Amino acid sequence: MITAELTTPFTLEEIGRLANASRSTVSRVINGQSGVSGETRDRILQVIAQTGYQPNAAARSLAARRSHVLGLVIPLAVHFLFADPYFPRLIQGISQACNRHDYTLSLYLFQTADEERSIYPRVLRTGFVDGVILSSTQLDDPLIPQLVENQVPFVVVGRPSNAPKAHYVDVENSEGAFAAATHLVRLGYQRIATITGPLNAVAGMDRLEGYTRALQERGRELDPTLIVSGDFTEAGGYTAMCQLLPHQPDAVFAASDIMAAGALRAIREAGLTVPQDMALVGYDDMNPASLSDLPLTTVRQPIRQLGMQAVEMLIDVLRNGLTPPRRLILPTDLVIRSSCGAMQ
Amino acid sequence: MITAELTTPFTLEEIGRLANASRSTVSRVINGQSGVSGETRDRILQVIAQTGYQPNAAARSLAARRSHVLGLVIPLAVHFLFADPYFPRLIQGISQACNRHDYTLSLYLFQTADEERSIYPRVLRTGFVDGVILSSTQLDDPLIPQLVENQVPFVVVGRPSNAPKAHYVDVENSEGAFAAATHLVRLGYQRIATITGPLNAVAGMDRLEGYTRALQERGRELDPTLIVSGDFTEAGGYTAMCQLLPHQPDAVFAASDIMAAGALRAIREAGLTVPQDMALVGYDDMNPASLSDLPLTTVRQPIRQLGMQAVEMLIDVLRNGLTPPRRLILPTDLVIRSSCGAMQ
DNA sequence: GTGAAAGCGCTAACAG
DNA sequence: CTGTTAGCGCTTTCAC
Repeated sequence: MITAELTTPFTLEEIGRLANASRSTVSRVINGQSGVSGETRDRILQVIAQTGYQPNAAARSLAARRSHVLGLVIPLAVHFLFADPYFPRLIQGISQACNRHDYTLSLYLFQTADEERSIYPRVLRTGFVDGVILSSTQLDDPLIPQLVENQVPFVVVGRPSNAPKAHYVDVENSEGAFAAATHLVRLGYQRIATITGPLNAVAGMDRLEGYTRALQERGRELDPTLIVSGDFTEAGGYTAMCQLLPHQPDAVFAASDIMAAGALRAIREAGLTVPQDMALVGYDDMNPASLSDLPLTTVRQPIRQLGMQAVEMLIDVLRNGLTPPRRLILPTDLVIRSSCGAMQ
Repeated sequence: MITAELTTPFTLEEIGRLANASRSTVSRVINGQSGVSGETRDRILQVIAQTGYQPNAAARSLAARRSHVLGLVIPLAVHFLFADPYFPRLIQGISQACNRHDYTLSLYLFQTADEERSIYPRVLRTGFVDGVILSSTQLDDPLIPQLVENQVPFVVVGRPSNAPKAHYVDVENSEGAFAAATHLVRLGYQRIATITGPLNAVAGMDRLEGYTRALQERGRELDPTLIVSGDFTEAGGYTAMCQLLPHQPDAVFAASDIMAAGALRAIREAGLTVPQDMALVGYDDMNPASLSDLPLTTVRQPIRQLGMQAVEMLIDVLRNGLTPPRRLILPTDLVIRSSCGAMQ
């Protein structure tokens, strides 16, 4: 292995000299362009292999005007959100797809609005990223207009409420909730409650919509006392369930498994048993450890897929232009276990 | 607000022209260097504010030979590891510190050894990152020698077993386990078992060491049948507990809360109750939802702090050079709740 | 205190 | 098919 002086890595020029070719020809080989004779190419590739040469990223970005870096932006990355396994899985999917396509992933977590304001210009205006994946959790995300204004290509994970033309990937939130609630109706439960997600989040709204649609299609009256809003936390699920108990539901659809865990705690404290006294259905199919002794019926979302597809979509946009708007909705699955009482 | 032509952002040169100064002077102002008159500085700052100018990241890196990007490398980022809230918290801490210091974070998750081999040259040799934070989970991590060889400054999260001179941050794994086991001894339990972490991980080894040391210092014989190795998963904790039950322990120290959750499931299936029939202590103080109805005595680790300190340390190395080796061990806390039987 | 000029290492016309 | 050349937008000497 030919080794460069310890402190200075090789440059294109030097590789060229070693391979008896010009800098441009080496560049062509590295970028897989045609128009280089097989012989020359082989010679150059050999030198590259021997030297372990890797082109300088900064110089490359500067000259080519693209960085091969994708940014993942997660606003409001407050602690409790990260207790949920949603983001880890999403990040894994995104990372895997980036690896596959030779993109580097850079991660922007904003915990406060201040942080958001001060960091965002760096994301948008320095040309550091070629494009952005925005995991939007809130309704009317203020970052979307800024991305548009600065002409940064972006894909949203989760349907954005305020940007009809934005590219996005999402799961069938409404359909998943619909399936869950319908399942409870079919099992004969009479007082089916729901603990919703935060209603300032599109996913929260969509899942509530699925629940109400399921009940209405089956001719059930909606009882407002059986609809309590939660916040995707365990504590929120517990509190919500405490509010529901006096109204004597016989089944509960929680819009996330974490909230289902909280609900379960409340149910047990009230001396009731799932599913004998109360059916329970969740949403996410997250870590089974959280409900270690209760096999939870739940709606499974393909979160890693969601992440991978977001990357694929963004790369497509980068290659083929901003129009037309892309959208992709991934299906959800109702996973029936014993907590809904169907297995008895 | 003065606006540049839509497609081309401002350059230093243009800002200079607008502010009646040279490119170099503007550069000095932006980089906070002295030697610019207050008047000129003000004029330039005003133009920058008006234009919303942000320097081009690639050009900057190329000229300055530093990117202001830190890489976070997580090898073996397989699914089950991400079910644990450890990495999300670590990432949050790292991200927060990066935001504070105006560094950009780029994330490298490797799921397979192949991925590792193909992506690593990009991390190391393109000059894309100024330094690397390596979250080493395995004994003798093969990436460490490569980082050394390529002269990439790096900090390891978790004590590296094969690099005595490496900079690292860690928690008092052994001391935490020692405190947990000692607590069980003091409470009078006679047959104290442990479910260890993976013994090819430094943290797993260290926690086992703390357990054995605690028992030995209190004059207890070590019973090999009461030591079963797990893998930091719920399923692993369950299996390990099933192996322990025939040997009738009266207390169990699980080297992670996730494994404690699995152990709890096994204990309950055997018709036993915690803490009446069996004391249980965990490690991590992770998401309480996982053991929703059992307040778990556990060892709390300051994981976010760990991440933040890793960044601080790396920036220190970047600024002040590779020597001397830095190391920082953060304390752990024994959090006593009811699962150990101390509250009765 | 300020400006001119020389790169940083690469890509991408443009010649040949 | 190959090489020459002109930048990409910034930092950093070096003069003044």
